[in-house]
Amino acid sequence: MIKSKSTDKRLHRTRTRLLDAAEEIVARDGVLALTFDRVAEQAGVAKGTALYHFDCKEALTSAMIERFVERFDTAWADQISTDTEPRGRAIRAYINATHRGEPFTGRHFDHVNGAITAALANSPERLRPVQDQGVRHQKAIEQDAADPVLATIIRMAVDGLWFAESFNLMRYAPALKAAVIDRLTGWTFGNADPATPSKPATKTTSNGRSE
Amino acid sequence: MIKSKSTDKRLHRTRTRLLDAAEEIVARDGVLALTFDRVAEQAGVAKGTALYHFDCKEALTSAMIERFVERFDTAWADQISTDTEPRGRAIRAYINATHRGEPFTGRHFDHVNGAITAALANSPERLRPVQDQGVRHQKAIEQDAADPVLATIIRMAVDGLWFAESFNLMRYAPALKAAVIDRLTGWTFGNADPATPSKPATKTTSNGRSE
DNA sequence: GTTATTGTATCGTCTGGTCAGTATAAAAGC
DNA sequence: GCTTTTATACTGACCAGACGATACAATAAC
Repeated sequence: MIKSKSTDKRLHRTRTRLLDAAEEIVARDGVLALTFDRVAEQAGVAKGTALYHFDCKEALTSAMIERFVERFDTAWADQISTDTEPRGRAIRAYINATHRGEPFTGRHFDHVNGAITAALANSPERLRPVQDQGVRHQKAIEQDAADPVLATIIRMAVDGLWFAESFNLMRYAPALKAAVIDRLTGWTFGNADPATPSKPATKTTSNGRSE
Repeated sequence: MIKSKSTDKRLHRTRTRLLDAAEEIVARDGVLALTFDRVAEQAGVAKGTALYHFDCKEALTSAMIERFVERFDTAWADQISTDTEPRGRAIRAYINATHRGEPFTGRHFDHVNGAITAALANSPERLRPVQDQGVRHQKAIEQDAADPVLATIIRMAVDGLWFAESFNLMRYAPALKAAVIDRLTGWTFGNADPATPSKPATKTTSNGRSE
């Protein structure tokens, strides 16, 4: 009758393992390999179990998307809360959440976008939460930025880098990538000249030119 | 033995129609709907014909990718050839090819990324030409830019905007989008201050602030 | 006559989804 | 404290349909 704590925990554990498995499969074998059979196998449970947790495939991809959105929101909020400089805090949080914090840059990097890929292929309508999140963040970014257009450009660059690497469409030299992140971060502090960054956090591939 | 010109033309026409059909299907119904049956139906030919042109599914997606790469290269070269200002020509061509020229912005906008989506889902290895193209363009962009880091940021922003809209992950207000493109374009001419654009090509949602 | 195309029939496999049933642990009865 | 009951997580076999691919005889276009 009443759900016991231990069963509840087991349920949650299995569910998590299924979602992890789904991400892993998409990242490793591509979206077409995302079948209940394989997810179950990867998670070490029976196929029936996978379908017990997720009624249909749409439910699975939907859950993947929800977890993705949650994670990014958490990473973003974490960045906001540890930033003492109010100016450009939102866009800076966006940079850091995407390119510095776990789990978006670490070992799970490849996994993260599995959710988006899965939804993109199986049920594009389920991308809605991602779209809403995008609008939400954009609003925050524009609001606390001194220059909304510049802040938006920063956001787009962050996205572009992330998409390119995440979907394996482009790879940038690590040094260049670091220089880009530094430059973008500098801008959020009001260092307005893109050609001559003043206080890079790391080392910049500086060629202090000007015209 | 010798292939007549007209048969060759017919062959090419059918092939083109098949590729168009494939893109259309991915854009309209999603990658999962990309089957030989449907491609043939959409192209108005028999299924056997589709398989006559493309031995297997991988061959189809591969051909889609090749056409995508070709098109973007052409658009890029077109932009380069009509640009009289040498400074920052490559990155400017990248901006324009992606966000101003056909077929990347017009009626076929949704179709274009069908190729990438299809490859992403069916055979990620076949994305190789796209990766190579990315590296090639990046090299050109860095070479003719006064500030490679800034040029790279511009490229990433262009990518980010394109991906976001193309995959339906984010939608920006048209005015903001125009302002972004203008600002980025201004930078390519050496207008180095991101906060105070001097000569926008179109109208900017100017809030001429500064700090 | 050569090549592109059609149409259909067929194959083996995989897929999402159903279902009847099992295992397990908490709860209730006594 | 022991058994009985109940709720629930989980299983594995199964189905109908769709898929990629093959084969091939007939036809159309050039």
